[in-house]
Formats: sequence, structure tokens, C-alpha cells
Amino acid sequence: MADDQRPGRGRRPTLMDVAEHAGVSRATASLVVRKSPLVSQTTRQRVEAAMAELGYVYNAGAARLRASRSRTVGVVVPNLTNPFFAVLIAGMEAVFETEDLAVILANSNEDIAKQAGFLKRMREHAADGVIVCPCEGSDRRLVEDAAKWELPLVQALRYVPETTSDYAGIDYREGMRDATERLIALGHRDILFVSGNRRHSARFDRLAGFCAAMEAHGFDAGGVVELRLTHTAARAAASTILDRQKRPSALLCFNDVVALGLHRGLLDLGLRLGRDVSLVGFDDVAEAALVLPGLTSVATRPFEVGENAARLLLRRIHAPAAAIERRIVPTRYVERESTGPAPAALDHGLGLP
Amino acid sequence: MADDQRPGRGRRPTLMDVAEHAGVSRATASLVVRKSPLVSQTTRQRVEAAMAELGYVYNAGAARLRASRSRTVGVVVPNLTNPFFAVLIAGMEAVFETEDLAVILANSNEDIAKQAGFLKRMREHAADGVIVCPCEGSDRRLVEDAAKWELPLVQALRYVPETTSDYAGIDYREGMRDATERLIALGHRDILFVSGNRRHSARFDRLAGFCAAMEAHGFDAGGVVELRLTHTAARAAASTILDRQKRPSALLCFNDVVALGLHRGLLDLGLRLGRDVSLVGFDDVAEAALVLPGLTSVATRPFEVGENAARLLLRRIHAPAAAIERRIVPTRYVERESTGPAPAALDHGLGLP
DNA sequence: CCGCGAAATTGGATCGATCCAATCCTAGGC
DNA sequence: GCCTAGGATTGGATCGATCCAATTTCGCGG
Repeated sequence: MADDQRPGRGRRPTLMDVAEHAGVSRATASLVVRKSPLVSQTTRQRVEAAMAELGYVYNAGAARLRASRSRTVGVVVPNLTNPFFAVLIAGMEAVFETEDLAVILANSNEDIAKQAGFLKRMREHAADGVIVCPCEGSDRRLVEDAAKWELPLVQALRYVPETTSDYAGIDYREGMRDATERLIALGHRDILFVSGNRRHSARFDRLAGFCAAMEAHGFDAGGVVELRLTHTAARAAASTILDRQKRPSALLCFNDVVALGLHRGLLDLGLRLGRDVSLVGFDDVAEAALVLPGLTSVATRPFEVGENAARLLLRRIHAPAAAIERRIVPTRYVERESTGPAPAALDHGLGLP
Repeated sequence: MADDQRPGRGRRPTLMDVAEHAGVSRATASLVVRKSPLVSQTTRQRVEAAMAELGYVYNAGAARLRASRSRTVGVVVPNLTNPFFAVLIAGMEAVFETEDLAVILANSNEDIAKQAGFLKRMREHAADGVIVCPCEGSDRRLVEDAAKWELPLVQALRYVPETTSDYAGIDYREGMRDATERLIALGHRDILFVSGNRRHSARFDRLAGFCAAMEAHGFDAGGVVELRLTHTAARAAASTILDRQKRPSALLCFNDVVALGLHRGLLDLGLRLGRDVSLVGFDDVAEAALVLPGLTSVATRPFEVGENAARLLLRRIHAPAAAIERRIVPTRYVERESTGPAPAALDHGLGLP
């Protein structure tokens, strides 16, 4: 209640002051702030009253120095600007908030040196653990170093190949395989995978899903093109993308940024989406439902992935020797008007490539 | 280089170990890590070599206990899920990263109790300062408490009325005034302001800009409607919004979320945007350029606001007594196809309301 | 070779909470 | 009335870096 400690008094009250004021020892006061069951009800109340009266503020730094835990976790993402990561972080934050853990956030900007720098800083701040969405070009040392340092680490959304750590992610492979199957079921044979130019597991898995479906049906999975992951790049690429020896009847995009850019680009060319050409995005961002015609997309649940990652980290912190766990959330195909049956076959009617 | 300290050795090397290994005193080693100019070149090199050899890790917690600075800042935003805030944070992060400051992030979720809780936590962690985007319902105590605690605080994007603290924001008022003027210049008289349902300075300022322009021309500024700030709510509201005694010829939206929702909703009703009705958004999100017809919007620069907020905080930390500063970035009107001349006057031709 | 000011270095005290082993109560059993 | 078990409490040592005042080293002119 009364937090009107003398303002000019200079020094913030310490646990020592609280103890004195409550007529107990430092050690007992310490037990109270830590909510230990060892103190009696009456003592606890007396100390808490003293804390309120003096306007006591817990000094986490001092505690950390003596104790092992710091009640701090680190989060490193490669691109804060991307709304997808923002939601991911919101999911983590929601979990950590309930545990009273402070989240130290860092943006690696897909820069491996920066990422390493942040990990160093997290160690300096004695973070209890870190969640990393490894930036492009990360290698095994990321995980190995953390192990050496005994720093609990979970990977989220992406993983470094051949590493073993807890992992929370999305079933990119199955999501993309499913989407491909849907297109195939609509009669599409020449499907182009419009990928981003970044090399990481999230891209690799998606591509693998696409290839798996295509090859399962004996179709050519070679239709892959790479773009920068921006609306403008995708929009501008619309015309060149259709200019292939075998013109694709469907475009399967790495994510909705690419898909929405192409959406506009294709409309600019006078094409009818869902009729002349089918278009599928990935992530199912809110705007996918707003554009006309609506963009078919594969819904992912980044918030949930964030929650999973946070829970995995909590578990790892409490049980450093527990078995490795991977939590993969499934995707959901959301059909809208941008997809439709393949146009009547022209030059490729007989199923032979 | 060689960071292969004996893994099982248990204890991490301390400055003391480094000093011993380099043949200097603790105090000198401390000066080296702090990059003090007081040590000689040769000593510095010797100590740095020892640090590398032992795999020394700076203990920020211990330093914080003794020193006053903690090299940590707090950031509190009301809604991490909103991409707008994600970009804002990215801007702050970019500045703090260059200063080697750790960012503790918190999401208040527009919940005043949570916001207060975070501020408490930031004090416990002895943050050097905080940036707050005050959640709805914040009052002067936010700023007054921070002052009492001698905690440097800057407000970003929103401010609590009648408070004096550093502030980094956007010129919402002028942006909205300008947009209103543009619509008036196109002949619009019945303009409806489609607002969000949140009460904070960012809303108030926008509304003020709208009213200022309308009243300057002697038009009725009473056309204001409130919606939940989601695509779906806006989309669903399209039909009821036009159902007013005097049907508006132009809609001026609180932000692009509302505008994009209405964009789709109006198209669903068979209206031609830019002809039958004009639509203006706010923020100029990437998707505004992608929808058809393109959405006219007022561009803001959240990244820059984030940078500004971070710089203000740095300045305040270094000079706690400096004069209050407010940095407002201007907006830019981006005209696209969703706006056009007012349709020929039907029932309101004579300029009288 | 001395002296002197500036530069470089140092030991001890300190920040504030936690750990640990030891001590103090206090009821309840005999 | 004595003893004991176990719950409650406590003082001292400690974590690792920084501050501060004091001391040593160095360079160089006289």
C-alpha cells in the first residue's frame, strides 16, 4: 500500500532494512521473499508489512549473483519485422509471463555474427536458458556450444541439421505435401514451387513436402523458382514466372508474402486466379481472406509454436538431463477462390512428362 | 580464440582467475573489460589473451550489484501481435544493439495491472530505463512513479495526457488533418471517421485532426463510428456503416486493419471504391499496395519511431536532468485508387449541412 | 643521479541477497 | 519435570565485479 518512502533518502531499502524493521533476521526476510514454506504465518505477514511500508524492491541482480537461477530467458529471432515472428514471440511471452520470467529479446537479422554476439550477451546476463530461431548459415556449433556452456537451448521454427536439442516447430513438410496433393487432386500436373531465397530448415522441409507429393504421383518436381521474400519482388516476378517452357497451371508459394505479391502481379497480367492459374500461399495471414479472389493458404499457428517453445525451455531448465523433445504443430489447408481445377489440358494431356 | 576451457571444471573462471593468469590484479583486469583508457597497451593485450585462453565470461549480474548501471532496458508494449508494434520494437532493438544493451520485452495486452507488474519487474532487474507504450487506461501515476523511482522513462506512440516525459511518436493529428483536407479537396463533404474502440492518445489525436479539418471548412465533424480493430469486424460493418441518414461519400479509417476490412466489405456490396465511395487507411501497411483497387493510406514510420524512442532513452539515462524532449515523425499521404472525386452531389448540393 | 608529475596499477571494502550449518523454540510423550 | 523431534530462525561466509584511495612505475628535465 503505502509506497511513499522518503524520496530523497538516496539508498533503496534492502532486505536488511526490511528485516530490521520487522524485527527478524536477514535470512528470514529472504525466505519470505522467496515464498519458502519454512516461515510461520505470523512472521511472513510481519515481514510483508515491513516490505510494503518501506517500499522495498527486490534486487534480482544481487540474488542472481549468489543463487544459480536468474529468472531471465533469452529469445533470438532472425527478423523482428516479420509479423510471423512477432506472434511467435507473443506466444512465448504469454508463457514466461505466468512464470514471472523476464524475456531478453534479440534480433539477429539473419546475421550469424550478431546471433553469436547475442548468445554471448545472454551468458553474461546469466540467462537461465535461450530460445533460438537459428539464422541462415547457423551450424552445429550453435547447439554444441550451448551444451558445453550448460545453457539450456531450444530451437524454434527452424533447426540446424544434425543437431539434437529440444525443438518446437511447424509441420512444414506435411503442410506442403498436403497442399500439393490438393492441387494434384484438382488435376494440376505442372506445379511450380515458388520459394524464398533463404536456406534454412523451414525452406528445406517445405520443398521436401512438395517433392514427396509430386514424386509419389510420378510428376516432375523440378519446378522450383527462387524469389526474394518481399511483396514487390513477387509482384514483379509474376510475368517471368509463367514464362517457362512448360507453363505451370498452379503456383505453390513459400509463404503468403510471396503469394500475395504474385496474387497482385497475376491480376495485373489479366489472369483469372482459380481458373487460368491456381495460387496457394502458406501461413494464412489475415490478409489472405481479404484479397479478391481469396487466397487459398496453409494455416500455421505461430502463437502455439511460441508457447510450445517456452514450455520446452521451462522443462529443460528444471530437468537439464531430460530426454530431447520435439513438438510439431500440424497445419490446416484453407481453401479459398484462388485455387480451382486445372484448365483443360493443352499440350500435356497424357500424363507423360 | 581457444575457448576450450575444461568443461567439467565446474566453476566458470572469474576476473580473479583472469588476473592471476595474466599476472595483474583484479582491479586492472576489471579496467580492461570495461575498456578503460587507464591501462597500458601491453597490459591490455596480456589480459585479453588470458581472457580468451580461460574462456572468461563477463558476469553482468555481479557488475550490476556494485555499479549503478545494469546495461539493460525494458520495453513494454500493449500488443505484440500487432505487426506495427513488432516494427517499432525492431527499431528500438537496432539502436540498443549498437550500444550493447540487453532489451527486456513485455507485453501488457492492454492490461493496466500487467503493465504495472512489468514495471515492478523492471525495477527488480534494475533496468537502466524503460520505454512504455502506455496501455489503455494508464494514468499519470505511470510517469509519476517512474520519476519517484528515478527510473528513466520514455513514452512511445501513445502518451498519458498531462504527463511530462520524453516522448517519441507520430504526428497523428497532422496526418489525419491532411488526409481529411485531401478528401475535401476532392469534393467530399460527408466524411465518416471510422475509429477503433480503444481510448488512448493515438486515437484522440487522429480524431482531433479530422475534426480540425472539417471544422475549418465549416463541415459537420460529427460523423464518427467505432469498431473493433479487426479485419472481420470491419468487413462485417461495411453495410451498416453506409446506412446513415446522410450516406457518407468517403470513409477515413483509424488504421489499415479497419480500412482493409472495409475494403473487402464494400467490394462485397458491389461498390466501386474511388468512385461510389472513397476509402482512406492509416499506416500504409504493405498490403495496402496489393489489394485491388489499391488502398490510399497515410504512411507512418514505426521503425523510425522506435529508433527515436531508444535514442531519447539513451540520452535520458546519460543526462537524467536534461530538458524533456518530444520527437514526432511526420506522416505521408499515399494516394492510390481507393480515393476519387466525390460522386455528383445528390441531396447535399448547396454546401449547407 | 635526483626529483617530480603523470600514468599505471593495486588491495581492501563493498554492493545485497542466498547458502549452510548451527541454534533456538515449542509442543507433546513419558 | 525432563527430554526430544522437528519446525522456525539466525549469523557468518559467500557470489564476482567495481569503487576508491593509495601506491608503484615511468619518463624526462635539470
